[in-house]
Amino acid sequence: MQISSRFSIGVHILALLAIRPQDHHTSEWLAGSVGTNPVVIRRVLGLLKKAGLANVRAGSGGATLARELDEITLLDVYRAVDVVEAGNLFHMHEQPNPNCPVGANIEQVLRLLMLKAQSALEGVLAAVTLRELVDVLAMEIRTKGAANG
Amino acid sequence: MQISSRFSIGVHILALLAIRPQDHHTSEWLAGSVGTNPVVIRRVLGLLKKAGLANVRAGSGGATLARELDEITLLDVYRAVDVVEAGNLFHMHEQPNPNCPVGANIEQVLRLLMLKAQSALEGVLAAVTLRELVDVLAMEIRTKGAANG
DNA sequence: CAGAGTTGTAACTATAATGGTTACATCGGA
DNA sequence: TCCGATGTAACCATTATAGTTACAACTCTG
Repeated sequence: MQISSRFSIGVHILALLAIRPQDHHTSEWLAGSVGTNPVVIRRVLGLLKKAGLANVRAGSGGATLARELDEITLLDVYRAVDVVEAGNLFHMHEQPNPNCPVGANIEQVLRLLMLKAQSALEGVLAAVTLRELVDVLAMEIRTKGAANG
Repeated sequence: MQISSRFSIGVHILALLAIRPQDHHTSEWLAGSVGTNPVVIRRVLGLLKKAGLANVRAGSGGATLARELDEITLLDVYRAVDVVEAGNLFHMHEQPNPNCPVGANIEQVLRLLMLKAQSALEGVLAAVTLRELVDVLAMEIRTKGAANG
């Protein structure tokens, strides 16, 4: 089991939009950097748009950020790309026997713990803004460099 | 996407073994409380056994805890049931373009963050022992009660 | 206004994981 | 020896993922 790559793709896309705001970012172009198919990009971009994180121009093409860099956290992206149904990272088995003392009571106890674990994960994502990510990326790029793409 | 119910099933099983240590816990019996098929129980129990958390007697049947209640955390169970390949809760897209400055550098930055998020989740699970869980369960049972099963 | 380039989306595919189920060889104890 | 249990293989239906082709609709430009 793994959290879908839509998340990392979404972050990658937004980082591209942030780092070169002037460019004409078509799905074709973005697909080139992400290393996938343009349709996959359009799907993720559609989700980012629906969540109010990106603007996409139909027809002429090209995507831009819809919010300030400071106002996008990785949790926003995580939520946007529909990678986990809200509150349900863990799958609880569904028919514990209500006639068994453990079966009857374990569900609520476990659910609370699962929620706590999930919140801890989301807290880490919420603590990182796109600006911070892009700043780190920009520094990496400055030190190591890389050809254009 | 969801983390497999093998985790909640595993916890449920161990809680049953803990709460009524004297009983003869066959896969049939456990399946009754969990609300699933005996084979599903045997599969999870096999994983718990492999991880050194439970003993299972072949032939005569019956499972018991292999460790003290204090020495089993929910993280142990989580790891045992193979619900997530170690260190890979998030699926990173696989071919970022090395010729693009973002594609070339985003992987390591994102991987670090994913690892942090995952560790936060696991930290919550690691902080709860089976004893604590069973204590809470026992209290629930005492207050609310429930028929046998 | 016509055409080129792009988005949005449907449809199909291959692949994989999950959870349930049947079946059966093997084991252990009475 | 026989009964009941485990360990596993095999199969199935369901679901999600990610890639791909195809195409209608849109927007800018010449």
